Amino acid sequence: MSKELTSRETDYSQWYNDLVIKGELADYSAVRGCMVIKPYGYALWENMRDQLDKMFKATGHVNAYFPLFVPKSLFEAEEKNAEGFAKECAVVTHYRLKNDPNNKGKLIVDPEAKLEEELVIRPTSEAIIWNTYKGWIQSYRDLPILVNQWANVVRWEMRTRLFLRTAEFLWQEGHTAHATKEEAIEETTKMLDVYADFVEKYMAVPVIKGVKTANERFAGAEDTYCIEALMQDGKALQAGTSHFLGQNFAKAFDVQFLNKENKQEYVWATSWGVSTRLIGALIMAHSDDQGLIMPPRIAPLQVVIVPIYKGPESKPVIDEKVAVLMKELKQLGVSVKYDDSDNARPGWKFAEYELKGVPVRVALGMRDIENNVVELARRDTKEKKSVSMDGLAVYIQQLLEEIQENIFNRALSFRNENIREANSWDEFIEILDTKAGFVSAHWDGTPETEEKIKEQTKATIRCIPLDNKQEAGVCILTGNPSTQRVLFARAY
RNA sequence: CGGGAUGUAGCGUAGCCCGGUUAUCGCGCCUGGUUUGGGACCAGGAGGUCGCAAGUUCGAAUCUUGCCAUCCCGACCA
Repeated sequence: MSKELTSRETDYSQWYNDLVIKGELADYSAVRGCMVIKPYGYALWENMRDQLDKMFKATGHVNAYFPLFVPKSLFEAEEKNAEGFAKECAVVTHYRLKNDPNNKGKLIVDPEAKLEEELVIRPTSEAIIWNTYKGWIQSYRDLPILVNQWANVVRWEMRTRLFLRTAEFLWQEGHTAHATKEEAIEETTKMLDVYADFVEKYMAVPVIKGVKTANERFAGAEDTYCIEALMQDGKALQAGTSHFLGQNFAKAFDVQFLNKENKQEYVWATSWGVSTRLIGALIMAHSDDQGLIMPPRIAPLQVVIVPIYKGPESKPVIDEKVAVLMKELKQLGVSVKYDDSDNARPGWKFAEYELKGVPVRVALGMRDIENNVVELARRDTKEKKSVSMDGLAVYIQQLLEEIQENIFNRALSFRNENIREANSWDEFIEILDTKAGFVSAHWDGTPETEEKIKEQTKATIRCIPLDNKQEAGVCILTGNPSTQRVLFARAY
């Protein structure tokens, strides 16, 4: 396979596609808009999933599973939610195929097998879950319900991109039910914090926590909180959302509970999710023209060892040294692969593992063994150096942490350098067109102004940062008074 | 979904306008050998419903229509 990558400068979109496909994370499939997640990409997702799952459980959540299909009557119950998703729903109308009498060997949908009620393939699961919760909740003693599910969902997108927007994708969706508004809001922000912690500490991608404007809010939510990340091309990417749903779903599905005072009240809800889209964020935040750069804490493979041998007699000597190192690394919980395959030479392997973003590469040959060293190469800086074999496993373990920190700091500097204040419309346009990134600017707070800015510049309000300072100013478009700046960007 | 482009072996491609024996080349793959410190070399070999389907024709990779997929631009995107 040709492994040449398009450079970021030449064609950023193509660079991204090349990384996904040549890095063997995923591939196109026979199904429109749907991708095959390959073993290397899936291993990455598993690591992300496992860590998030631990964090959800540590905050008191449990996992469950709800059906893929949602009867249309349930789907339409919460009007805003239904309306928001209606345009992108796949719908099951029949339950049987039959042989085509006019075309031997072919099948047709059996017209006699039409469903009484269509089944919507979940684009999100609020409807089926709240219909279920109705049966679970009678009293305040049944609350809170803190349930998460790992699932696939389908959204029939017009235009898809590997990981960033696919018709089917994997995600988790937490759906919680609470006795009070305060508790539900606390849950919403708590899970936003969990997401931010995960994305920053494990994926090494810095994020801005904020709240969405009404225009950008989840259909059916009272408030949508989000974490926003910045990609290397200066476009923003929504990396996760946590919604305060108020009593909208409780009212739509008539979920009430008896409080301590023996009065019926509607339940307060939240939902929150992150998806395989995070993999797109990971790729675009860290990778370079040589390929992927995996953050060590979630890398499918942390260390690869490449032997360099001359003649058949040196190989067993190298094998022996490698076996010791591998054992020590595994004891420290470091994932490691010894690539002693004979069908590629060292140079080819170096390039291949750089493409795949393996954080640390160890190379050793007889020359090293004589000197009791190995050649250690780190993917993030491409720095190579000779390191003593004594205490090597511990050294590598520490190096992995250093790499993790380094790529986070690198992404953080980039992000911080690309948040700029605009105090006039001209300034705003100029930053968007010449520098991209986040633009911090005053906005008069109306959906109409937000919409006009979007029409004219394609920039949207990514969020109102949670820690936003209040300051008097004037809206960059209308000149009307404003109390705070909001973050604009062009986004994925 | 609208406009544009593309689809030939695992990957990248020539041939298509102007229909005509056995579909071109490179990489990769297989076998043997020599090699191995940044994408090795020699020799031999395998691999193709020319995206899918229909049509025109004595004859289609080549012409026509429909469909599918991918890319770019737009619309859409909680």
